Amino acid sequence: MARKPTPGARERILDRAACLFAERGIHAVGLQQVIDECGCGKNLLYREFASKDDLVVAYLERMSDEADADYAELAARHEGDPADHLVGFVALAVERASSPDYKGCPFLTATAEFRDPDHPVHRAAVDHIASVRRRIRAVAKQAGASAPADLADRLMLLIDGVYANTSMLGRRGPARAAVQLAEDLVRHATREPVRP
Amino acid sequence: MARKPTPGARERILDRAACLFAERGIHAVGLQQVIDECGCGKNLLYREFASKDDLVVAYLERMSDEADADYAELAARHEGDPADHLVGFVALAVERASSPDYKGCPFLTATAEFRDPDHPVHRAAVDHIASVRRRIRAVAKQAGASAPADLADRLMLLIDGVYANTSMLGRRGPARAAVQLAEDLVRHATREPVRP
DNA sequence: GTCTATACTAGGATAGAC
DNA sequence: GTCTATCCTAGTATAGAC
Repeated sequence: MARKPTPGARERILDRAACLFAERGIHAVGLQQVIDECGCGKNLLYREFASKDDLVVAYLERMSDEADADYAELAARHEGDPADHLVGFVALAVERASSPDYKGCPFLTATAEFRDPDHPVHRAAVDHIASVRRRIRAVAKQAGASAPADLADRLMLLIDGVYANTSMLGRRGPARAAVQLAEDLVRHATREPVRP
Repeated sequence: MARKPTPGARERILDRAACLFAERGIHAVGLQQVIDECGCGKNLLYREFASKDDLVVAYLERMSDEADADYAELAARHEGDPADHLVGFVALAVERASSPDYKGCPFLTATAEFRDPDHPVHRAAVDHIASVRRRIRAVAKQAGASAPADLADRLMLLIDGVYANTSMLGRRGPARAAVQLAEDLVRHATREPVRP
């Protein structure tokens, strides 16, 4: 195992690549652009990432890690209040999609760009979304919902609806109705007010 | 007045292109593939469509027309029953997304592939989605919902959530909960207003 | 005249060699 | 880092069949 020449190289490349992929789309970004913008040599990029697919998968894994960190913080903020926690999942989606530089959910756009379900990029995206579903379902159980799996799936549809629709109609579109709907759904399923 | 050379040429090209775009994604399909698969000359394609962008916009317009035909049929089937009509919008989305050859909502994937809001392809997709929103809103008014615009937006989120999530987790995923949720939302909104 | 088919330009892609 | 190889792209122009 050769020691890494510049320890931060991989992260530096990934930083730039992530920005470009998120902003312009994966297929629209060439590796040459990544190389140009991060000022590294082609050699370095190909030593860290065997192929573009590898780089894209690493990008999605980073996005997944960042999202997981958000979810961990959300869980800490709503500890002991699973009903509010559930609404928080939807509020977080709205918040992300309302960012001025929001260009679509990375996992959603990745599956749109890589449609083959067996492609590693497609699978990386699906894996993350499946993990989010499990996460919400666990909280729905904690909340004592009458049908926790159903409640979780309802919220999941809502979240993906926010991401998808905001890309088209903006944050002033249907997404504005999301948090109120989430509150209604959670209250209805847990039979207790979200906010006393 | 010269009669049209081959009246079906444009449609024949569009047929093949639509299949390819829907199946593999727009950026992943080259015009050479379209030409090869429909057995036409390059000349003919460029006579009917000035550029690839033109072809893609025509593809989205066709998808929009087909969707509108579905909506017209839906309206006819639920004439005089706007509440059922509203649920039907969501059921139609689930039905489309459950098709074995579903590869993502054409409008959603188009905005994912063309992120520039000013690009004609992006705009064609947004135009269609905006028209669907207006359509649902009109029916929500007919149904006498207490807050028709809100109800329409809730259903819209649900529909886009179905399209987006089914691309990732399949028809056995959260999308299975969509129709029941739509029924709950419509029933809740068309009753006497519960909120004080 | 209308079509298919092919040659060609100019550029960008991934990838690898040095 | 630069340079090369190979491939694919959009788009144009030309050749020839019917």
